[in-house]
Amino acid sequence: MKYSQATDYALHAMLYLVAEAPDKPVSVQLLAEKLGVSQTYLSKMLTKLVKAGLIHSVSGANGGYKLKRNQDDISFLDVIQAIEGNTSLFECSFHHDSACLIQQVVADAEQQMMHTLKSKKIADLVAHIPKQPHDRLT
Amino acid sequence: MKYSQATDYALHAMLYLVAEAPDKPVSVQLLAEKLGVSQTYLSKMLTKLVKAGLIHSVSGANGGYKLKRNQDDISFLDVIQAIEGNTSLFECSFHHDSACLIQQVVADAEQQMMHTLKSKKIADLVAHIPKQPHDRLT
DNA sequence: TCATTCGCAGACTTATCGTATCTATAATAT
DNA sequence: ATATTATAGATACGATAAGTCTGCGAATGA
Repeated sequence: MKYSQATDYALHAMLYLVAEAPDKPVSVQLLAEKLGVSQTYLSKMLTKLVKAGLIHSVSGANGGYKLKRNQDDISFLDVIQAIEGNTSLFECSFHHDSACLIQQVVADAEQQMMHTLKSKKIADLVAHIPKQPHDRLT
Repeated sequence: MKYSQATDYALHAMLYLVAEAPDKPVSVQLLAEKLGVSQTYLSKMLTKLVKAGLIHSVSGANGGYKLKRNQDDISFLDVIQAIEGNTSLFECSFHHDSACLIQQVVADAEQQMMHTLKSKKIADLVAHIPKQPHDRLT
């Protein structure tokens, strides 16, 4: 049981965008090059991030992806759920007459993790990183 | 991203064993019947629980599975890790010079969930359940 | 207006893993 | 001995992850 590699890509891509926070949109090509992954696959993740409303896309020449304005407060949970979906970690497959006690326990524990991931922002990682060498991020 | 159904089976099987806590071992046949799943598949989960040291198996006629003595304090985490393994929820696939900051955040959040799942015991669910109608558990 | 650059969507392939079954073997009670 | 039971291994199937390829549409710049 593991988060997909796609989530890994998405988180690192977001970190790059937040740390860089450029005026000009960043193309998939550049982003994929920085991360060392394929463009076509990475673009799928980025499209999901767009649909989740985390970033903004610009078509055409000199296009690419930009952060949505005033949104340095994108949380880890936002990115993870954008990629993984927001389904529960555990779902009881049995037919109970009332709610499944086991599921309640696991769901409660998961809720705590989600709370932490929600309070932690991507931008929090940028704070104590010097502005110049962005390569350290990838 | 979800816990496997096998974990679901294992948790419910453990709950049955803890709630019942019989002198005689419980066979896979009975257990599978109670849960409404296949014997052969369920036996794989139980074997994992044995290897994890959570329960005890008795071969031969009238054999089956029993709780290990004085172990009502089996936690949810014990069962989950016995089935899912103890690998981390998230592992960064990039080559950083130092540790991955992203991974640290996610690992920290996961750690909180694990802490909760460790403190919560299967037996906790049995406390406020009447002894007779065990079928309510499945 | 035209070509280039870009994101977007869908079809498609491949690999991996979860789910499940079957069979044979070893252990134990009667 | 024989029946009963757990255990291990091989195998099969399906779903999901991982990744590629292609064509379409939107925007830019010449």
